Amino acid sequence: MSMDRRSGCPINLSLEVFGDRWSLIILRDMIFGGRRHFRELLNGSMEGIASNILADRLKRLMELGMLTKADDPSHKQKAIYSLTEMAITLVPILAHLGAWGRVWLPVSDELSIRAELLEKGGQPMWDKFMDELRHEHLGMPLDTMSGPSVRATLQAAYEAVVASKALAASPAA
Amino acid sequence: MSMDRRSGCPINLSLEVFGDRWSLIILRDMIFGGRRHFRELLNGSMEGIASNILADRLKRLMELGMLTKADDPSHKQKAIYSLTEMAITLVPILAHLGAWGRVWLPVSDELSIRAELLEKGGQPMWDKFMDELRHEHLGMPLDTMSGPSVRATLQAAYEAVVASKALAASPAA
DNA sequence: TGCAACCGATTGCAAAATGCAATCAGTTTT
DNA sequence: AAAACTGATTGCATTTTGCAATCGGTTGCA
Repeated sequence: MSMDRRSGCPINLSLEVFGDRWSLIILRDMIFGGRRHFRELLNGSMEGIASNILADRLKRLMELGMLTKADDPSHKQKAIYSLTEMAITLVPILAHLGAWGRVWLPVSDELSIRAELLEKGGQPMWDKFMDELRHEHLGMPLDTMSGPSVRATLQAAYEAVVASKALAASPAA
Repeated sequence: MSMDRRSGCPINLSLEVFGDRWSLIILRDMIFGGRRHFRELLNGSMEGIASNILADRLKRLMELGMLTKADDPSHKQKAIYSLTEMAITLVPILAHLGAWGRVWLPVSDELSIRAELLEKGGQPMWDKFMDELRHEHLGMPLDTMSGPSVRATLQAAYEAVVASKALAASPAA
């Protein structure tokens, strides 16, 4: 995880930021899962990241300017991690990545519904989502509070799929 | 580089395909550099990939369905690697990735001009490029042959920047 | 016919990254 | 006072990476 400045190519440099197995997973959980604390990221990740790897990647993402860390006023040893503008502008890339994966890879229904909605919503939905993230993480004012947040919308859709699958599995209930 | 099926999340699965330092570099060189042979990829990569890593990644990308390999009729031991549709549809992602890198990372002028043009060209340019790649790699007919190829356009722009930089460095010439 | 250059790899080896479990000191809750 | 939780750190075995040398076969040229 050293890998510094192999070339000035934009794609290569981007790869040097999140060309590993975990960095983008952490950012995904912060962006779509709303996680802000170490333990939330550690226990919340579906893929089961190890605590030493998580600590290393958080440190690295901070050094790269993708995250900042602040004390949680409510708990003397709790740290709150925030996304920077640099990380927030990854939303369109994550949307495209999700859309591509949905087409070509063996995604599960309940986990791909978010990607599907995000793809259908297109740039307007991404803009709204980024605006909400700027509010949450950077303290910027919310331009227009129109309806439920994008994250809540995605989460509701996810839970609806989970519920319908549970129903299909035990129709008697 | 084993990493199988940590979760059915589209972003995670995408990461399992090219969440490493080299896979996307190889695809970049095939897509934008037009490289089709082992040696071209080995010597052409600016980042200096090692031959064992290249062999491993080519094999892996084939297993994943991103590449195919065929004999070169002109040379009994030459292999021609081709992109599959799955790989060709990465073009919009690479375009977004390049655009993001250009904004946030210390890219070099000559290497970011391609990303800039690709960003400005938008979806129409990406569609044209993908059409050309389907022609090159999958033998599909070219819909409309309108002007120079996207790759040639990008390459010309790159060379123009290199030339102007050389001129600026030695104005007397 | 000889021979150098080139073809897609493979091998051996050291260094680095990863994954896992146990543990840490301090804080909060019970 | 005890238990649970906070963000980590440590030690250690395994895996992956990066590098250099090399492989057997093919081709082009003298």
